[in-house]
Amino acid sequence: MSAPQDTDSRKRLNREVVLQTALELVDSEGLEALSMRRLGQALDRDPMGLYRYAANRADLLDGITELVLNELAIFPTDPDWQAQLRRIAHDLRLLALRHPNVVPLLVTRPLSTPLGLRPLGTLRPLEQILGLLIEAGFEPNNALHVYRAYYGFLYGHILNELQEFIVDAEENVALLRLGLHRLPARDFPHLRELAPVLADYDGAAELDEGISILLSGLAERLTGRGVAAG
Amino acid sequence: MSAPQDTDSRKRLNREVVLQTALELVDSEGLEALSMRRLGQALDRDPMGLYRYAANRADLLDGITELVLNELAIFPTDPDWQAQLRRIAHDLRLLALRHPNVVPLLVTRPLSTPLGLRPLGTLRPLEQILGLLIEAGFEPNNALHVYRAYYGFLYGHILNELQEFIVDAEENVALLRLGLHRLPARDFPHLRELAPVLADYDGAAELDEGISILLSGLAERLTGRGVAAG
DNA sequence: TGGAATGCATCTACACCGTAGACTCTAGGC
DNA sequence: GCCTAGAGTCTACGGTGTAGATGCATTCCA
Repeated sequence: MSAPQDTDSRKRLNREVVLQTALELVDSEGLEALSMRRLGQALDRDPMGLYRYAANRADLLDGITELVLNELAIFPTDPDWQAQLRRIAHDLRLLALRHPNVVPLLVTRPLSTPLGLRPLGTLRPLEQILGLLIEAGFEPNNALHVYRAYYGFLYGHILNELQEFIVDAEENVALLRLGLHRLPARDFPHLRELAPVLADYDGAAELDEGISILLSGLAERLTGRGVAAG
Repeated sequence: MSAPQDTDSRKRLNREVVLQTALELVDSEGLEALSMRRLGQALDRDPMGLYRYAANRADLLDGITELVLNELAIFPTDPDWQAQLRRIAHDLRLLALRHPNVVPLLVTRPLSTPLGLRPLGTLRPLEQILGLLIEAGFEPNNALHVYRAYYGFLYGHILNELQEFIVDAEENVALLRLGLHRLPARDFPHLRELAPVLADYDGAAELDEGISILLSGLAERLTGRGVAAG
C-alpha cells in the first residue's frame, strides 16, 4: 500500500498543527470544549498521542496563548512610539475580538506561572515594547513604567469591552433589555437608564481615547521631570 | 439525644456559609481545588446536599465573586469623586491581593454572562460608581465613559501586578532570577537587564500614578468640552 | 541477514469530576 | 395514628487528565 494515510485528516502531526486545531476548537466551541479526547477526535488520533506534542493540558493552553500572541506584530524600531503603541493596542483589540474564547487564557495563564518561566512567545510583546520605548529615548526604568500603565490599560479595556459584548448585535440589545429589565429599579436606576448607551459601545473609539489620555499623560509626566523621550 | 449535631463542623447550612467556606477553600488551595466533593467534605456534608444552596458549580463560582465584591465599600454621595475613585482603586487592589486565587473569577465570569443576567452583587460597583459620577455632575453618558476607562485601567493594573507577583518575596527574586536566566540573552536583552527593577514592583505607587494620569486626563477632556464636573 | 534498539500509536485503567434521579429519614399537620 | 413535605443521602452515568503496559514499524549495527 501507499505510505500510512497522509490523505485527508491524517496528515503528519507536529506541535503547531496540534495547537492550531486546538485553537480552532476553542474558537468554535469554547474553552471547556477543549479536552484531550475531543482534540484527539478532531485530529483523528488517539488522545494519548497528543502528549507527544504537549506535556499536559496546561502546556496545551500555554501553547494556544503563544500561538495567538504570535499573531501580534510589533516593530521595535519605529521612532514614533506613540503611534506604534496606539496601533498595537488596536491590533490586540481586534485579535481579542477574533478569538474571544482565548481571552480568559491570555489573562489567567500568566497568573499561574512566574514571569521567567512563561512560554517565550508570551514574553515577546513585553520585550519588544520595552525595546520600542528604550529606542525612543526612555530610560529603561521609565520604559517599564510606561509599559505597565499601557499594557494594564489595554488588557483592562479588552476585558471590559468583551464583558459587554454579546455575539449577535440584535440579540445583544434584546438580551440587554431583557436582562436589565430584571434589575430592581430601586437599586439600579443608573444602569437601567443607560441601557441604550450600553447597547452601542464603540470599543475602538473608547480604547483610542483612553490610550490618548494615558500616553499624553505619561509623556508629559516623564518629560516634565526632564527624564526622557518625545 | 440532643438536636441533630449543631456541634462542631455540622452547623446549620445556608447559602452564605457554603459560599464562605468555598471562598476559604479557594483562598487556601486554589481554584481547581474547589469541587463539589471537596467542598462537601469541608462542610462535612454529602456533596449532593450543596445543590440546595447553589444550582450548579457555575452558580457557586458566581456566588464567590459576589461575596468578594461585597467586601468593597463605595460611597456614591461623596462629592470628591476623584478621591473616592482613588480610594476604591486601592481598596480593590488590596482585595485582589487578599484573594489572588479569586481574581481569575472576577475577570472571567462576566465574560460568560450577559451584563443584565449577572449576579446583582457584581453589578453593584458599576451602579454605584455611575451614581458617584452623576452625583458629581457628570452627564450620564460621560459618566459611563469615565467608568469604563477607570475600571478598565484598574482591572488591567491588578492583572498586571498579580502576574508579576509571587507569594514569597525572597523566593520572588530567586525565581525571577532563575527564570530570567533561562531566557536567551540574544532575544530578551531588555527583560534581562530590567530584572532587578521587575523584582521590586511597588504596585500601589504605580496604580496611584496611573489613576492620577487617567483621572486628570478624563476631567480635563470632559470639562474642556464644557460638558461636566469638577 | 538477523537481531536489537528505538521511537510512535494505541489500549487499558485509575482516580477524579458534575450532576440526574431514586431513595430514606425526619418533622410537622391533622 | 397516618400523611405529606422537605432535607439529606446514595448510586450511577458519562465525562475528564493522564500513568503505564502493550503492540507495531522502522532503523541501526554486527
